[in-house]
Amino acid sequence: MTTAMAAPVAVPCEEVDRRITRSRRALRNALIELATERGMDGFTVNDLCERADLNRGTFYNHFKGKDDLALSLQTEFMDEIGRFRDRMQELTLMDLAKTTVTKRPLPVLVELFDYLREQSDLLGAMLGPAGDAKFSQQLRDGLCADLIWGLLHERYRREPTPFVEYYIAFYSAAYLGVITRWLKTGMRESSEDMARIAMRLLLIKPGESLTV
Amino acid sequence: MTTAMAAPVAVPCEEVDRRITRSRRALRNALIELATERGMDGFTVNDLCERADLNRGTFYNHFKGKDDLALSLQTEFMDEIGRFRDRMQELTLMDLAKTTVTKRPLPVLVELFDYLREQSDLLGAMLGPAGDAKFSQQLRDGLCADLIWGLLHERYRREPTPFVEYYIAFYSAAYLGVITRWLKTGMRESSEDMARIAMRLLLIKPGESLTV
DNA sequence: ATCGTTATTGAACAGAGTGTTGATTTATAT
DNA sequence: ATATAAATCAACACTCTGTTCAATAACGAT
Repeated sequence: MTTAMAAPVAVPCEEVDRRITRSRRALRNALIELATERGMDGFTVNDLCERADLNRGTFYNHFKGKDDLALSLQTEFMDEIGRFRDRMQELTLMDLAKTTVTKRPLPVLVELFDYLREQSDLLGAMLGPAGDAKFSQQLRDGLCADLIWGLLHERYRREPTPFVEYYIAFYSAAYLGVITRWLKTGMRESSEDMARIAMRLLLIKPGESLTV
Repeated sequence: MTTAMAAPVAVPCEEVDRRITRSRRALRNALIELATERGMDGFTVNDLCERADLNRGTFYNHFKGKDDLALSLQTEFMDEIGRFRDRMQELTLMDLAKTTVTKRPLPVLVELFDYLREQSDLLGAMLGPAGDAKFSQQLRDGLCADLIWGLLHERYRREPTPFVEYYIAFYSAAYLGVITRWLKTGMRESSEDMARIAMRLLLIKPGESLTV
């Protein structure tokens, strides 16, 4: 397999053609709009192309179908989320201790909520009642669960008991629920507030005082 | 509107015709099977009727479409769940205190997990990755959330702060996550064990010992 | 066992959505 | 300016939908 490189003068590398990026952006926006309005099952490829103002053939040039487009947007998002996950797993106990001293929320958490806000149109469509159950689970298992694992004592990480597994399931679902609620109520709280709330929910115990 | 009752000898009241119940049961089973195998979007009304071994016209005699059938099964389930919710909201602090003394889990919680196991075929189909996001939220808000509200001090129930709202979202999503995981891993734990785990998750705080 | 009722069947139908094709036009990068 | 490639348009066979109808079968009640 001697694939002789065609040796272009300037390596394109990124997608060069503006038409492609324009079509994809239009389709992205149309999908999010329609999914928000009618749910993922409430519209057809025809509707999608009409909203995006482009030909149906163009759509099929890029994606295999509606779900393929949705999946594309989701993985794009999840890749970015992966960076946050990696950063959080590198957190030391020092970093955590620092937050209780300085009373400032974890910077990486604040940035995470900033990013979630930035992507709130996509998330609102996918996490909503008529959204994509698969995506919710991806986010739960690919972000929240990993974070909780990182907080566990190494002893439990190496030999998880049945209860530890439920413990993980409990907290990862819980944080996805918090994020979902924040998005659904219009993101009234600032990213800093949400980071603080997230920290506090980790340490609270029912019955304790809940005053803000 | 003087509706003269036709005065049948034995009031049918319940659905009399066996054909109806048979068709509905066949459709119920077929839906659950196919939804489990391929997800809610992975099959057509044709597939459904073929699996249920009845005519497509028969299906449309009973339901408006695939989603209508699913909704019917869901509300049937949620009605039953409502009874558990009511019973749990009547729990007194005495009942809770008793469990810590006798080391026995709350009977109503055990019965709840029994019922969930009984309905695990439906739940597995609806709560799975390719399930129905709407149903997940119904269960979260219609069971878990109400339970957590019941545990709150009345002070917070009457004037919920923003944090309290997130607190509710946190714990209700958490318990739905636990239930989902239990179902997905084949319900290895007994209902008693699950009731105990549920109680314990309410009282635990990260960092504490997690030994079973 | 018979009878009136009614659910089910099978076939057919129009309508909508899908996914693909080919020729044509248009926009793009160089 | 030109070669390249994306977008367009029309058409296609196909599947699924939701409804109709007459005919059949199963049902509950007498």
